[in-house]
Amino acid sequence: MTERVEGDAGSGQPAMNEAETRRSADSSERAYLTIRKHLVEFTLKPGERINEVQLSRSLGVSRTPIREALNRLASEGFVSLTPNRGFFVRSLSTEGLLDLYELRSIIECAAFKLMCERAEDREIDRLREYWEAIVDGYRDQPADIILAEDEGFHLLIAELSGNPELVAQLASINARIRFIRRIQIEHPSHDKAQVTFHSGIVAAAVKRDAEEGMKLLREHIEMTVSVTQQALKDALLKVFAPDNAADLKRRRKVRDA
Amino acid sequence: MTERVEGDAGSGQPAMNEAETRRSADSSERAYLTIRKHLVEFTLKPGERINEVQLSRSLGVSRTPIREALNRLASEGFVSLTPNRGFFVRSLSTEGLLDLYELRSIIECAAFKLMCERAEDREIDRLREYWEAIVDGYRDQPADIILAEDEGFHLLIAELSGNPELVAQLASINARIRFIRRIQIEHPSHDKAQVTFHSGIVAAAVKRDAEEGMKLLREHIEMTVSVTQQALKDALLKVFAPDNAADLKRRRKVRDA
DNA sequence: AGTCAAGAAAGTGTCGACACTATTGCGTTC
DNA sequence: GAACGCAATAGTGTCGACACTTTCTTGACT
Repeated sequence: MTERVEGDAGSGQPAMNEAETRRSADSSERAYLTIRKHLVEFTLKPGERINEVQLSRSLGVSRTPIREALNRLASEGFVSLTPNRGFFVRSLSTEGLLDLYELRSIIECAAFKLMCERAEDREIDRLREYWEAIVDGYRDQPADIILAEDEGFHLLIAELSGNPELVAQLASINARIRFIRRIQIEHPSHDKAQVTFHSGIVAAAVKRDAEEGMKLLREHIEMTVSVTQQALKDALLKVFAPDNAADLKRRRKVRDA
Repeated sequence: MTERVEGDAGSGQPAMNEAETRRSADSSERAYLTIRKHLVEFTLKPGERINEVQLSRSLGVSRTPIREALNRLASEGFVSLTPNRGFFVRSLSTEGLLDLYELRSIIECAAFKLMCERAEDREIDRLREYWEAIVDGYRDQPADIILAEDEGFHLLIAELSGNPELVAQLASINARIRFIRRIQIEHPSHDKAQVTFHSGIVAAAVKRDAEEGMKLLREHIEMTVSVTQQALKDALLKVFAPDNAADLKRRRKVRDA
């Protein structure tokens, strides 16, 4: 996917359409990805009303694909829709985030248990191999890579549970908390124990010790949460610069309409 | 994800799902409800390609709201979208159904446990009262009412867990299996032990006995699954009348594109 | 000065049209 | 007679337009 990141979330020049020739790939899909990116990077700020016309101009497409993308994002919980007033960026409040992490913990623990009960030995091997392939230099990668590798690890567990619904759920949750996880990884307090943790999970999987694995997962996620909360506060503070704190307050009334 | 037990079934429902987007009765919303109805009633058959023009004519609206509805249904797993080919009715295969029930079991057990840990005494009372209010004549109601009351009961547990994400998840799962649950309730083998089961759950909740409650839930759902599988087979047989069995086979290739 | 109303402006919800892609049906070739 | 292409048809993806709703602006009235 081509990454026109240009954060010019505002007004200004409508994107000129030199490429009026061919509409190769789904505009909807591109719109979806771009908007989601804006959301997770806070270019579109929590509580903010989303202006379809503005967005469509800045992406160089009509409002139709924009709306399709926004509807999708609404189903996934990124934005909310109030009739005749439009889409709003849903702010992941601190509690909201906690709830999501709790759900994630539930899904992951269940997946791990099912994997222990059902997976073939050679499938467990795949998990071990996956981890062994990335463990070297794991912590030296850029944040995005670490994140992707970590998500892949956990998704693989979900896959090995044999239940595609669990995979889908986890993927959806991941998409919603990815932004904060990235912030967290870059945050000075980033957990140095990741490697130990993953190795522990693999060991538990090999032993098929569901209890041990679930305990590790729960502890790990719990710890992540507490670390993350501070990171989130810092990030929000940065997004809503101090001088428009009043503005933030006003917006709060609107959020989650 | 926007969930509503439509028909509001007269049962003074607990406010469900506060974290969710509310939509008015615009044509998008009506289209969404109507199409979903077609889906759960097999008027639109599993594997079938959905013709937007035809649908828009039959609903008397343009394709735009139809597409919005279909996109939503795609996010919720009812239909799938293949670029440039359109939307297809996703067939809930027998295994697919099993996976969904498994997910439901996971969510419900987790919700029950959290409720035991966190809910106020008076909230547990709400659960007891809810059940006491409907227990008389529970089994004499029409299938739709039983279904709505049962869903309300379980959603209330999710609510009392204090985690809105769990409520949303459960609501979404309910929507997807509602059709089969209705069939199952009407099926001759319909479980007579429902009343005992619900009473048991309430008792466990009052005692805050998470283990007991989870055991009941798991057993109950497991039993439901086995009963349901036969009901599903019967239903599918009825939908795809014997004479176009070949047709069914052909469609299978397309399903879950 | 402050409040309220009417009109202007901005923005959403839906429509019909059109371009492009997939599918179907038909005639041609081997 | 079957495989192959080619034209015709059907269907999706996107667009620009317009009606209706919400929000902002302005100016009269108390």
